[in-house]
Amino acid sequence: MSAITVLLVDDHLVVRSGLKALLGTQPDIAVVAEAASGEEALMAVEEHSPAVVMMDLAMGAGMDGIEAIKQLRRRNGKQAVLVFTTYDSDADIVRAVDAGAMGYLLKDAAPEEIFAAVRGAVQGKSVMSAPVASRLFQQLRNPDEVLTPREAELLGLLTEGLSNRELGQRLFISEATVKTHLAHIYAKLGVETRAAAIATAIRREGMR
Amino acid sequence: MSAITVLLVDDHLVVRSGLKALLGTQPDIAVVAEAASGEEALMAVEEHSPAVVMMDLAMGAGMDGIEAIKQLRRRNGKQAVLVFTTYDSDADIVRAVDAGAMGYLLKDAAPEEIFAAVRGAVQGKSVMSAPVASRLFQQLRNPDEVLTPREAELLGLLTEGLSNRELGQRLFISEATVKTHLAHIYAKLGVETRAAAIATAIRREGMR
DNA sequence: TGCCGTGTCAGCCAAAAGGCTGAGAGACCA
DNA sequence: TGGTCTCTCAGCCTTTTGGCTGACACGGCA
Repeated sequence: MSAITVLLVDDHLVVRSGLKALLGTQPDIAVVAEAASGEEALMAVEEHSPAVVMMDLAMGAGMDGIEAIKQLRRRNGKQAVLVFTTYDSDADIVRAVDAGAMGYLLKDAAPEEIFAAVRGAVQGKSVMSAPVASRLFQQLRNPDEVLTPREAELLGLLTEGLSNRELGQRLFISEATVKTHLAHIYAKLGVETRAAAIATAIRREGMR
Repeated sequence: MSAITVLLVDDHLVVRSGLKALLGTQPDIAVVAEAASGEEALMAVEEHSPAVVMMDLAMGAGMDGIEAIKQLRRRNGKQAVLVFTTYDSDADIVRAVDAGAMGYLLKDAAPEEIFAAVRGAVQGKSVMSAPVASRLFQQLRNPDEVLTPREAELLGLLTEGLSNRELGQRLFISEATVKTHLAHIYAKLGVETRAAAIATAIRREGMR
């Protein structure tokens, strides 16, 4: 049986290099191409038709990973896309799965985990790192923690550093209402102060 | 002449692996040890006495890179420490240099740049990636806006959503001192509230 | 029809944050 | 030696934020 062909997509050379070295130890896995951006990735897929694409989400300039995955799906590619990234933000996970990713690995994953993910991907199995799975699970169990549209809107403005008064003016509501929304947001995010809410929103929810 | 001995410190196995593969192509550079945390790094230095330590700043759990560098300096180690990280945040750069780092490389640096940095480090030369240098240059022109190491440290904790009291406890200083630092930070960042400072820090300063 | 989620608002109180002034200790440097 | 920078701390006052309770309107849905 021939080896599983893999395309690596990451804007950091060291990461590609490391992944290549790791995967190279497995006889049934062969890295056939590398790309440093979403655009390059699309071209590389055309040229090499890899069975698996390992894709970082944050790519310095140009097309990001999510967009690249969408483009691949749009072209009816048969590649299984594995997200391989540093952060497990809720927003990123949802967006990646939505775009058509087969799995979601974190960069601190153990080698065995990575190998298993590649092998699983070609068989149509979804594999994800434990922290990622736990986040998804968490969301399924606690739909109460989902922000309403209005709350999300307010949280977005919050991350710009506005005061309650400014938030009220911007949204044409009273300061009292702003406070009510904030209290709900804090509860859902599991924080107690606006500072923590902002930190959580920008980091975990991917609002930047 | 014997090869330059290097210790790699990064919590991501792929990054260590990639760096090792890259450096392995150079006959005059030898990776003699690896560590996945600040604590491990200190032990590895004891054991292997490398000439150069390549250190990531953000290490999942435990001691972070800055603290590890400080500890190394405190022990009178002769290792040249090169920071090798993803982000070029002003605060991190200031703190790393202050802690005693010899150079500051970004993970998307070209291989030649990395090799040159390692070779330069053992000769006492400072090497840094272009974006990093440009930031420092920018700061030299506006010295009034440069955060002091202590301020940068405080700002880092601020972005985690801590209250003034918690900041004081964490840094072993009074709440009054925390407020003084914050006032200075706000002035330097050009903001008026803690919320705006966090937003600015995470977005502009790349702190996450 | 009545319940529920969402969005709106008020008042009251305690806690936290921010603005201001002043000041001492230690390091560094001209 | 004197000036400057950094870090430390205090007190006082105002503003902002957060916690709590209660309330009303609207739309969807059982």
